[in-house]
Amino acid sequence: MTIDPYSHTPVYVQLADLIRERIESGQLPPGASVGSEMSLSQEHGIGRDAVRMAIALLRSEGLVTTSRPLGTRVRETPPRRKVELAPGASVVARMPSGKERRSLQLDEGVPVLEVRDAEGNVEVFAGDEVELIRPPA
Amino acid sequence: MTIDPYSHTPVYVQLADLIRERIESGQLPPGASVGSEMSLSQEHGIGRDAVRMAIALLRSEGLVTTSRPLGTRVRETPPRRKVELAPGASVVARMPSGKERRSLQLDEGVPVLEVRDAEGNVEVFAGDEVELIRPPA
DNA sequence: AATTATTTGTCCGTATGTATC
DNA sequence: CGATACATACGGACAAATAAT
Repeated sequence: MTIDPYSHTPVYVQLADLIRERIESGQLPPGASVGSEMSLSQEHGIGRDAVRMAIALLRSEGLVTTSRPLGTRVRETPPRRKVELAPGASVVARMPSGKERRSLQLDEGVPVLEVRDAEGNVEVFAGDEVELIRPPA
Repeated sequence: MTIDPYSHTPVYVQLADLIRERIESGQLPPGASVGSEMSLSQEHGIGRDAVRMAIALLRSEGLVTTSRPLGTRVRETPPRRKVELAPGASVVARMPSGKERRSLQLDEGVPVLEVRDAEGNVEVFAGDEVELIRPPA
């Protein structure tokens, strides 16, 4: 798999696709490093900007996290706890705002579940920590 | 509201916060342009890098979309249709993979809802198009 | 139908700061 | 302490896509 600078899809999207595939195939397991910006730039013959944008895209999808000076690693996802959805409740999924993300201490790329119960009370859950359940009849 | 380059919060986060506020307040309605990278750079006296990072952040939150040469515009969100959650079903929220996003024609920053019914069949919904419902008892 | 203007995509260089080993 | 690697931020330059004319 190589990157084609003449393709109509942006180079940074191509690199993100490539790395995403390696993560989803298990070739890059949770905790594994995806390589430094420098090495990725050199290995694929692309610029620093493209590498950084690719990494930022993967971060925004919740697939990786980056820290100094370890670099970018495949994100380890927490176990999900089951939450029962009450009768008359409704739920929507969306990305948190910046403030919300910081206050809930969510990683980038983690959606939230907004649950509204029959009385109109709203509760927000981290999307990677819960699994909503409607119990069997 | 101005941007303070000496603040401890990064310039690009400040700009993203500023634009986000204008979007959420309705000052920038859906479809409106948030301005080109160049103009934002000049108006706020910051570099193009910072502008690009702010825009990328807002894109990852599903607030804007960008294209050439129209630039970045406030995303128009479709109306949500109600989908009933069957008894015994469970649902998780996550970000779509790149392929998934393209095949579902989702904008960046739009999560998906993965619904598994009692028989184990899985269905994936665009997170900005549906509202899951558990009917009142 | 062809051209132009606009805007983003991508490259590169430089610099400072910060966190970790 | 020094080496590493990313985060942030500025600057310039050209290529590519497409809306507008």
